[in-house]
Amino acid sequence: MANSATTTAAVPSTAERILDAAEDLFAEKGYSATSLGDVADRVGIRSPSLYNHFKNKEALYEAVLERLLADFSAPLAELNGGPVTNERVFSWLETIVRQHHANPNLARLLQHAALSGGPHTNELIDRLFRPMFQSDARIDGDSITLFRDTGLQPWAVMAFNNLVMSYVTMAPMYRDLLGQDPFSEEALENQLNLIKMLLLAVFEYKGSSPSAT
Amino acid sequence: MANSATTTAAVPSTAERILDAAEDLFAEKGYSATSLGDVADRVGIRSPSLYNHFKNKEALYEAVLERLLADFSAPLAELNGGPVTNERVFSWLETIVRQHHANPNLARLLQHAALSGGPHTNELIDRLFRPMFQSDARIDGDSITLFRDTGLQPWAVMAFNNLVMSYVTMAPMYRDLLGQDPFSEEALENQLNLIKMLLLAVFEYKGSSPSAT
DNA sequence: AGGGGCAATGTGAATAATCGCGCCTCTTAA
DNA sequence: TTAAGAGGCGCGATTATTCACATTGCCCCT
Repeated sequence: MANSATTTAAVPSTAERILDAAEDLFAEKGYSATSLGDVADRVGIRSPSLYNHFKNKEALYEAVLERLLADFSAPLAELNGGPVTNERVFSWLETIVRQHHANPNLARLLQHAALSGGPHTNELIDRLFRPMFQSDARIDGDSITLFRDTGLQPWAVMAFNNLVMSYVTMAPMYRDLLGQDPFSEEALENQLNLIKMLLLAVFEYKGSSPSAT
Repeated sequence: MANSATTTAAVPSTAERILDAAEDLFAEKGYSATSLGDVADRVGIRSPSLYNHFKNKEALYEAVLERLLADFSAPLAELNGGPVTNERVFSWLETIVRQHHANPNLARLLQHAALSGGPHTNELIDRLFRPMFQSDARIDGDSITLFRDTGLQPWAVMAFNNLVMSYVTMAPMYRDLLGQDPFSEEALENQLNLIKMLLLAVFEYKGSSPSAT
C-alpha cells in the first residue's frame, strides 16, 4: 500500500502541525504577542521553514481562523435551519458548550480579538455572531415572557453566549481558584447543569420585570 | 506651546498621567504586547523618562494593578462585612456592574491575565476572587434551592461574575454587532435589568435540578 | 542677596535582545 | 534527477533598559 498517491491524510502533515501549534499560541497570547519563533519551536522546525507552508504570519493566522470557524459554525447554522423552540435552544447551548470544552481555542482567540483587535476581527464577528441576529434565530414563542417586552433579547442571547465563552477564557483562573480542572468531565457536567438550570429558570420565570429603579 | 494644558482643578502629576495611559494600554493589549514607547507617546514624553517615575515595566504594571484593586475590592469587602442576604447580593451585583461600566479596564486586564498569564496574576486572583470563597460569603438561606444540593455554588457565583466582566471584555464586539454603544446610559440600564432578572429567576426558581430526576 | 549644591525630571544616544521576513543552500525521498 | 522542505544567515525594525547629559526649582551657607 505504499502507493504514491498522497500520504498527507494519514500522518499529520507539517502544515497541519504548524496550524495546531499556531492555534494554541494565538489563543494563548493573541496575534501580535505570538512570535513565529514560538510556533516553529513548538513544531520542532526553524521559523524560516514556516514560509514554505504559509505566505506570512497573517496568512497563518487566517488559516487558523478558517479551520476553527469551519468547526464552530455548524451548530448555529443548524439552529437557524428550523424553528427556534426551547428544546432546540437547549440542544444548541449544549452543543456549543461541549464544543468549547473540547477545543477552547476559538473562545480564547475571539476574546483576544475583542480586546485588542487584530486582523480579520470583523470577519470573525460576522461569521460567528451576526447570523444570530440577522435571520429568524430569535427566541420566540409563548415560553419566554422574560425578555419580550424589555428589548433585551439580543443582549440576553449574548449573555448566554458569554456565559459559555467566559467559562473557557477564565478557565486558568478557575483552576487556581476552585482547585478543580475546568476541563475535566465532571466540570463539564457541572457547567452544563448550571447553564441548563439558568436557561430553565429564565424559561419558567413568570415574575414581573423589576420596574424599581 | 502647542500644549493643550488646560489645567483643571486638580493637575495630574506626570506619574498619574503615566498610570492613566498605561492602564488603558495594558487593558487593551495586555502586558507583553504593550510597549513603553506607546505609553510614553500617549503621555507626551520619551520612553526613558518613564524610568524617573517607575523602576521598570513590571513595576509600572504593578502600580496600575494596585490602583485598580484599591477601587474594586471595596464592594466585596463590604459584602463580606455582613450576612449575605438576597438584597445584599442584589446591591453587590449592581455595584460591581456600575463599577465595571465606569471603568472597564480591570475586567479587560483580568481577562488578559487569565488568557496569557503575566506578572502578578496569582496576586490578582487572590485579592479579587479568593475572598468570595474563603469567608462566609456564600449565598445561603432559604431562598436559593437551585444550587444548594448540586455543588454548583462557587461555579454559580463565578458565572454571575463572568456575566458582568464579559460584558465589558466583549464590548467592542457588541458595538459592531448590535449597533449600540455598550457604555451608554441606556445600555447600562439594560445590562442591570438583565442581570437582575437572571438573579431573580434563580432566586425564585423552584424546579428540580435536571440531574436529580 | 547671591551662589553653590542637589534632587527631580526631562532628553537623545547607545546596547543587547528579539521580532518578522526573505535569500540562499543543503538534505532527502520518489 | 528533481523538487519540496528544512535550515543557515542576515537585514531592518522594535523592544526594554541604561547612560550621559541638560534644565529646573528649592534649600542652605555665607
